[in-house]
Amino acid sequence: MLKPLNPLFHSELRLAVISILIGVEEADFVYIRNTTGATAGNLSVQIDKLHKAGYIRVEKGFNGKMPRTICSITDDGRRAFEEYVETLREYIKL
Amino acid sequence: MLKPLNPLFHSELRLAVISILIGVEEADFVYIRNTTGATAGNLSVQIDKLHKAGYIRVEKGFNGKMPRTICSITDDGRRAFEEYVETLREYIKL
DNA sequence: AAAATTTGGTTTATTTTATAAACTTGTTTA
DNA sequence: TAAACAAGTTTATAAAATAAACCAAATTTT
Repeated sequence: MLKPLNPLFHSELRLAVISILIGVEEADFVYIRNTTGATAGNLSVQIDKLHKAGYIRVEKGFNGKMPRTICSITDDGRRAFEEYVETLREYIKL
Repeated sequence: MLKPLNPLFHSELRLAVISILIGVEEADFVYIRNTTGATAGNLSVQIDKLHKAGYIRVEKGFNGKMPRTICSITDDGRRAFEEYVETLREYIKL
C-alpha cells in the first residue's frame, strides 16, 4: 500500500518554491516570483503555508528603503522534502 | 522557468492509479480500490477523469453476474505520464 | 511639489479540485 | 422474501489553488 504524499509539497507552486530553496542559501520574494512566474498573491499564500508548517524561514527586512522578504529552507523542511521525494518515487517507480 | 505539471497526473489518487496500471496489462476497479485504499466514489470520479483525458481504457463487463470494470493504460496515457515524470524530475532534481 | 506610477507585498473572493456521503442496481444469503 | 452485500455512480461538501482587489511606501513624471 502506497504511503500518502505530504500535501504541503504536493502542489505545483509550493514544489517550485522548494525546488528553488533547496539549492540555495536563501532567495527573496521577488526572485521566487520571477523564476516561478507565479502571481504575488498566490506566492504569498503558498509561502505562508510552508512557513506555518515550519518548512521554511521567512525574514522581513529592507533593501535600502524597499521591503524585502527573504526565504530559506529549514532543516525540518529539508528532511520532510526528502521524505516526500522518496514516497513520490514509489509512485513513479522509474 | 519550470514547465507546468500535467494536473491530471499531479493528484495523489490518480497518480496511484497510474502507478498500478503502468506495471500491468490491466486491473479491475475492485483491485485498484483495494490496493489504493480509496473510497469507491472517489475512485470512480478519478478514473473517469483519466478516461475522459484518453489516458486509460475502461471496459465494463461481468464476472459471472457481477459487474466488473477493467482499466488499462493507453499509449497516450503512457506517453503523457512519462512526460509528467520528466517534468517532475526537474522540480525534485534529486 | 503634486499627481501618477511602480514596487513589494497582503487580504479576500472566486474557481477548481478532491473527497465523502448518499444513492442505485442488482445479487446473495438467512 | 426481506435483509445484507457488491460494484459502482451521482451529488454534495470540504479543501485547495488561484486571481482579483487592495494597501503602504517609494519612485518617477509633469
